[in-house]
Amino acid sequence: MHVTANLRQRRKEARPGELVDAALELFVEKGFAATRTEEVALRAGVSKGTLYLYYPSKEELLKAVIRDRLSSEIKAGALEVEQYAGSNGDLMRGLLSQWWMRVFDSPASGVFKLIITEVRNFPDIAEFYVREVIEPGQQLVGAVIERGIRSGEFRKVNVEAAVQSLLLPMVMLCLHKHSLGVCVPVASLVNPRDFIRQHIDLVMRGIENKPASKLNKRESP
Amino acid sequence: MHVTANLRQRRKEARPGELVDAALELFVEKGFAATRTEEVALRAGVSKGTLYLYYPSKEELLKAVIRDRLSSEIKAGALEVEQYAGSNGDLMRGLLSQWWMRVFDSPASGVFKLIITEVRNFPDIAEFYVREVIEPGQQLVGAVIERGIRSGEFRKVNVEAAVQSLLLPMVMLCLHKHSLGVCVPVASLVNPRDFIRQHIDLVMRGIENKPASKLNKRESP
DNA sequence: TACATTAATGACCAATCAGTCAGTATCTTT
DNA sequence: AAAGATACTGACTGATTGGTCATTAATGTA
Repeated sequence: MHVTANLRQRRKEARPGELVDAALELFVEKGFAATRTEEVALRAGVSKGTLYLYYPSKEELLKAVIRDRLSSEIKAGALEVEQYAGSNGDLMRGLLSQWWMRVFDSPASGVFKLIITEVRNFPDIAEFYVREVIEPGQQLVGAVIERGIRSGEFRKVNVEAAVQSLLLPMVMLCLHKHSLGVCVPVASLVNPRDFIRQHIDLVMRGIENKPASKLNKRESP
Repeated sequence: MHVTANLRQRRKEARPGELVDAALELFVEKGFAATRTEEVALRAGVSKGTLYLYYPSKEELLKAVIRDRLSSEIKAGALEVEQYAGSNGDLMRGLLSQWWMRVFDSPASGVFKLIITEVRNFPDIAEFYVREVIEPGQQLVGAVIERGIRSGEFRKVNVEAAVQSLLLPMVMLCLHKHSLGVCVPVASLVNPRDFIRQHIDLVMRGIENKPASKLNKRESP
């Protein structure tokens, strides 16, 4: 008669991952302070007590979320870019947009919002985030631009500024996805996939050192 | 003996503004949920009871903050841009950067963070924000680009995408100012003032339709 | 089957906080 | 100066929630 299918399972290995997944979702959705620990536990399919078996406090859970769900994506992207052989312009246009869309589509995209909303309340997250995410990301894109400048493919632009110009709108897109994006239907914002391609193309045109003869080569047959 | 200088003043007119100022500061600093109403009242120099005399709930206070502290800035900027007479490229480079720095330096810059962090919890803020801030802002910049395209000064770019490419990094700068920016000393980020100029210049180079003869006119004497 | 180990539970506690309201101080009017 | 009106106060309350721990049940072992 009972359909109580195997409640109270013991799955020591799976719990931390499931708790962090649930916490990421809820923290991004409602904010850290407005999320109750019991809610996190419930969504992870355990009781509140179990959460505290794996993480000593709500704050430590937050830090675990940020640590676990971003480094992997960053490192994977870094590897791809390093191994690419081709023109620096194509590298940016193709690989960067592709890699970013993967981040955008993954739950990791929520971590950006989490950082914006919570660093001020937990400042020791900042150091980790800068070292693990900002620095590598800027380093990576900056290196490609510098290579392009040395080869004469790019103009002598301010590298740091150009990196920001390229990346900030993408980060902003991730933030939008988890805030206004869920409230406003289409929100007078173009399709992220299209926008990213067009944005990179636009900025790259500002960076590239096109001789007059090659201008408009994409438009004319 | 008592130095109790005039406690318990009656200033019916000044209170709402002071409460909204204090609330903006604290909501941006700690987040809406993590801010106690008594703290807001204290920073505004009144008691908690007084706060509830002017705003029926914490949520209504939040909405008042967002309504009051942004529309004014947007409208002022819109007016300035409309009255400008000159090349569209110069308009963007000069006026846009100048106007944005004013927003960046004002407390209104915090509203962007507030939106990102709180729209999902209070969805009816979204409609207001889109109508009052996003739409006018995009309209404004988009109109300038379209004017430039018609006059032949600009390439036939995708207008919506170009607008995003121009504005998103600036919004991102405001977010940064109120989150990571207060934790990390210089944060491997260039001076906002310089960056905004360089960013606009970079993107405008991607938009503008420079004939070969005029390329690099800025660099060569 | 009996026993040991430990993952998981949920009732419970102490602390926090949004919102209230009876009372107080200030201003205005006469 | 007295009375009326009202801006302001802060102690209080009911509800919420982070964190604890004694108890329970699943698993392994002999």
